[in-house]
Amino acid sequence: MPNSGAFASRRGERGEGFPKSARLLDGAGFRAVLQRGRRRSGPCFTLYLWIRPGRPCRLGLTVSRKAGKATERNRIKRVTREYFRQHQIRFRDGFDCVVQARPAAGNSSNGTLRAGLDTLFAPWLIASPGGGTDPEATPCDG
RNA sequence: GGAGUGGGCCGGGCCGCCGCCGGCAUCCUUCGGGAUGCGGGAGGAAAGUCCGGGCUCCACAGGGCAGGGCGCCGGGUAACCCCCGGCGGGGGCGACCCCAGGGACAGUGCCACAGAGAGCAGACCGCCGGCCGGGAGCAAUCCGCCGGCAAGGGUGAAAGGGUGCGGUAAGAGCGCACCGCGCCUCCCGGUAACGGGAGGCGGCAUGGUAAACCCCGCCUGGAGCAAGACCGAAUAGAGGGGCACAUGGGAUGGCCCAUCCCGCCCCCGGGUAGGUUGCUUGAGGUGACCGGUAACGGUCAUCCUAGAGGAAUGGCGGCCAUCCCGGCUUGACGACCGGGAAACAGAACCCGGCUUACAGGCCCACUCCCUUU
RNA sequence: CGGGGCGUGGCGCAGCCUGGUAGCGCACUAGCAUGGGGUGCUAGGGGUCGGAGGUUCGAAUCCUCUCGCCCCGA
Repeated sequence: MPNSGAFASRRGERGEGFPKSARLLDGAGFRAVLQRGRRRSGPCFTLYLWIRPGRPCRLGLTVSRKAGKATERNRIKRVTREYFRQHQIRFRDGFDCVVQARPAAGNSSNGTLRAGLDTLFAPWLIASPGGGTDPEATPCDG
C-alpha cells in the first residue's frame, strides 16, 4: 500500500500537510525508533529511521541544549519540520524517524541544515519525476 | 554649532501561496476524527531566576530558641532587599550622579610592613637644664652621664584637635581668645530624620574596623502547577468469590519413594503509562476627569488581548519605508540604477519589581562651552 | 521548577574559612654531566587570581551584581 495513498485519504491530494498523525507524540514511539531504527549521521544531524511499511510517515525531533539557546533550537526544529512537510510526498515507504540535532546545527544557516537533511534522507527519497523541482508533481503511487 | 545630564517611547509595514495551534458556527462521521467558513496567535526584556506576593498541598494551641534576612526619616503598595519624596555624607564648573547610611563610653578580637611608639602609646634624630666626677681642649665647645619636653624632623592608612598670643630652661590646653568637637538644657522651623540659634559644662576625655565575632530593633513555617484534583489501560503481586478437582502436567533423579512448582472466570483497593482538569478575567489594559510635589490612589466610560503540552506562533516570494556602499547627475541637496545590512532574543500557572542583553531610530526637559544678534 | 559545585602561569591543582609573602607538580628556556639522546643536577622566565562595583589603610580571600562551564533532584 503506497504511503502517499494513505495520506491522500486524510490530507487531500496535495499531501503537504503536517498534522499530529505525522509526528511522534510519546516516549514509547521515540524509544522504539531509537532502539530498532537504522542510524545515519551528518555534521548537523543524526537520523534514526525505522521502516514500517504501509503506515504514514512520522517525524520526531530531538534538539538538546547543546545546539543553542531556545531561539536557535526553535529555528532548527522549524526548518526540519518544514523539510519533512515538503518532502513527505516523495518518501519511498512508511517509516518513523527521529531527527536528532547535533551541536554544529546551532550555528548553521537554514540552507546548510536543509542540505544536511537532503543527504541523510536520500536513500528513502524518490527522485522527482522528470528531474524537475515541481512540488506539485504526480503522486508517486504508480 | 559642539560637548553632556536626566526621563519617556518604538523594536519595520503591506500583500500572495503553502503549513502549524486554540476558539466559535454549520455539516459529515466507521465516534478515532474530518470538511468548510469566520476570527485570534510571543516580548521589552517572554531571558537570568536575584527578591516580593497570589494560588495549591503539607505542617501548626500559644510563646520562645536556633538559623536566615533587613537596618537614616516619611510616604506608596497585596507585598518587597522595590518605587517616590526628603535628610546626612561623598563626587562633578554644572545639569546631575553615587552611598548595606543603627550601635565602636556592653564586651571580645584585629591593625601586616615600616616606625622610638599602634591603644588608658612613645624619646630614634632633636630641643632644654644639670653634673661630685671622667676623657679631649688655653677656651668656646664636644663626648659621656642624669633628668625634663611632645613644638620640629622622620615612619605610617592612621601618631591623642587647629591658628595666634601668653607662658617657660625648653615645652605642652599649662593658661587665654577664636574656630572645631563631645555632653546637657532651652528656643525656633519640620510629621520625622535633621537643620538653625542661645546658654552651660568638659581642655578634649571618645583612632579605625561590626560587607570581624557581636549588641539592639524589626521581619520570617515548608514545598512548589512535575503544586493539587479527577479518570484510568497493559503487566506483575496481594485479598475475596465461583468453576475445575486428580486417576493431571512439569522439575530434581537410572527407577520407586520423597520434595517443590503449575489452572480458568469475576470482583475490590493501591496505582504506572496515558488522558482530563488546574489554564487564563487579572492587585488587567486604554481614555477622560479628580486628589497628590511624586510613587500612587479614586470615579466614570470602554476593551477582552496566546494558551501549547516530544511542546504551535513558521517557510518561500514580491512591494514599500530606514540606513550604508558604488555608479550616474547636480553649484549643492535630491531623484534614478545596482548591491548589501537590520539587533537582543521564544510564552510553559499568573502578577509586582530588580538585574542583564540589544541593530537602528524618535520625543521631552535641563546643563556647560563657543559664535552671532 | 528547585538545589549544589567550579573558574588562579601552557595543563592539572593548593592558597580563601582566620584579609597583608600568590605556592606545588608536569611542561618551557639556559647551563653542567654524555660521543649523542633519554635521564639527572643547577639556575631562570612566565599569572589582569572569569568580569564589574563596594567595604577596608590594604581584597585571590569579605559583600553585592554579573558571565561561562559542570553536576544532581522532581
